[in-house]
Amino acid sequence: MTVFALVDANNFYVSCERVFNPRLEGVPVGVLSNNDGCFVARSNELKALGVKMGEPLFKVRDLIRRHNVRVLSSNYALYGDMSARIVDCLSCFTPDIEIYSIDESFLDLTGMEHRDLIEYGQGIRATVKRWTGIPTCVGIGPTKTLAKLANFAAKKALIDGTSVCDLRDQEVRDKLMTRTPVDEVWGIGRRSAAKLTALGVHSVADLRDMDTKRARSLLTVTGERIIHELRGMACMSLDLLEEPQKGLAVTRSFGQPVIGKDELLSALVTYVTRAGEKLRRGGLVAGHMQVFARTSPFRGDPPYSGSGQASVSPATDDTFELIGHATRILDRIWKPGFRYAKAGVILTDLTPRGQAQPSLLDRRDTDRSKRLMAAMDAVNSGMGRGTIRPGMASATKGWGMRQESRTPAYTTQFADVPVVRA
DNA sequence: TCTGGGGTCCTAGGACCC
DNA sequence: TCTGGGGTCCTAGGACCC
Repeated sequence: MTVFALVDANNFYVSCERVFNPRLEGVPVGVLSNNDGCFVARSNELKALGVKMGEPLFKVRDLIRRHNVRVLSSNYALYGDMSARIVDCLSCFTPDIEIYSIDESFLDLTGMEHRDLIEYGQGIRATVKRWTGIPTCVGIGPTKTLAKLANFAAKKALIDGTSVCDLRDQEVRDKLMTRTPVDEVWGIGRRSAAKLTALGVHSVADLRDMDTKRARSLLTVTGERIIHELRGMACMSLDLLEEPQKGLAVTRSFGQPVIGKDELLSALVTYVTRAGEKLRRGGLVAGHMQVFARTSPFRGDPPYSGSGQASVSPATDDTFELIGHATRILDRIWKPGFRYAKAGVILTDLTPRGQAQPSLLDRRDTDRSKRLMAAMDAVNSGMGRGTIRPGMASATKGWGMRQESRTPAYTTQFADVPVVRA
C-alpha cells in the first residue's frame, strides 16, 4: 500500500511577499500576472472580497481602492528562490520527492505507516515555516489524487482544521467526497465538470462510484484513471527523476498593441534571445521552432493569428541562428494593418547538447558560437539580463511589459538584499 | 486604457508503408 | 461492379495543470 503526501504552500506568491514585508500580513494582498494583467495569487482576505483567480485587474479597480488592497506585480526571481528553499526543507524529511510545481511537492511516505502521519505532517509544516517563513498545508492519501484531495480539505479546514489532512481512512474519505463538488478533483477541469454535471455526477463521491467504462468514453483514459485513484488504487507513481523537458516557450502579451513589423520583430528577437538562454541553461538544443503573432481577442480589433514553423537542422542553442529562423518565419506570417497584442516563440524537439545528431554537411563554426554564447551568458548573468543583446532587440517601445509594483529580488540580487537596522 | 505564461498528456485523423 | 487490412508516425487541437 502506497502513501503519498502533498505539501502545498498557501497563497504562495502572497506568502513570499509577506516574508519580506510583514505589513502585508492580515490585509488583502494580490499578486498580478505578467503585464499586471490578472490576479494570479490572492491572500485569504482578498479571496473573501470575492476576487477570483485570473480576474483582470481593471475590472475590479473600484473594489481594490475601496478596500485598500495591496496589489503587486509578480516577482519570479523571488518566488523561484523561495520555492527551492522549501524543497531543501522537504529533502530533510525524505529523499523521495517529486517537485510538482513552483509551490507543490509530492512526498513518498510509503513504509512510514507505523508513525503518526498527522504529527509527521505537522513537523513538515513547522519546519518549512520556521526555515522559510512560508505557511503550507499537507494532504496525505494512498494515491496522488487522494493526497491532492486531502490537501484541498486541509486548506479549507474541512476535516479538523489542523492544516494536515489524512485521507487513508475510508470513512473520512466518504464523508469528504459526499460534500465536495466534482470539479475540485485533480484533473477535472471546466469542460469535464460540465459533462459530468449534465449526467448527474455532482460530487466527488458520484464520480468515484461512476462506471469506469462510461467514464472512459466520456473523459478518455484520464477519467478512468482518476476514478481508480479516487477508489484508492494507485495508478500514478511519483516521478522522482526529472524527465527531460520536451518543449520550451517564451510568449508575452505586449504592454501596448504593436503595429509595425520592425517593432514586432524586435519583440520576437527579445523572446528568442530569452529562449536561447533557457536552452543553454538546460544544456539543450532545439530541432524545431514555431513562431506566432496575434491580435487581442478582447478588444474587438479585426482578428488575425499568424503562426509558422521551421525545422532547425542541425539542432542548435545559438541565439543568432535561432533569430535567423524566427525572422524568416515572421516574413511568412506577417500581415500589415493589424494591431498585434501578443507574440511568442516555441521550441520543441529538444535534446541534450551532446546527444544531438551531428550533420556531415554542418559547416558552422560551433566552437566560435559556443564561446560567444558563453560570454554573453556570463555577462548577462553577472550584470543583469539584457546587458548584452542582439541589436534587433533594442528597439523596445510600447511592447515592453508593464510592471508597476514589483518588489525587489530580496534573495537573489546583492543590491536587493534587505538591510536590517538594530 | 487595462484580460498571463509555460507546461503535459491524450486523441483523431492523415500520410505512408507493406 | 469491384475498391484490404493493419501497422507506424506525425501533427493539430483539446483539455488540464499551476
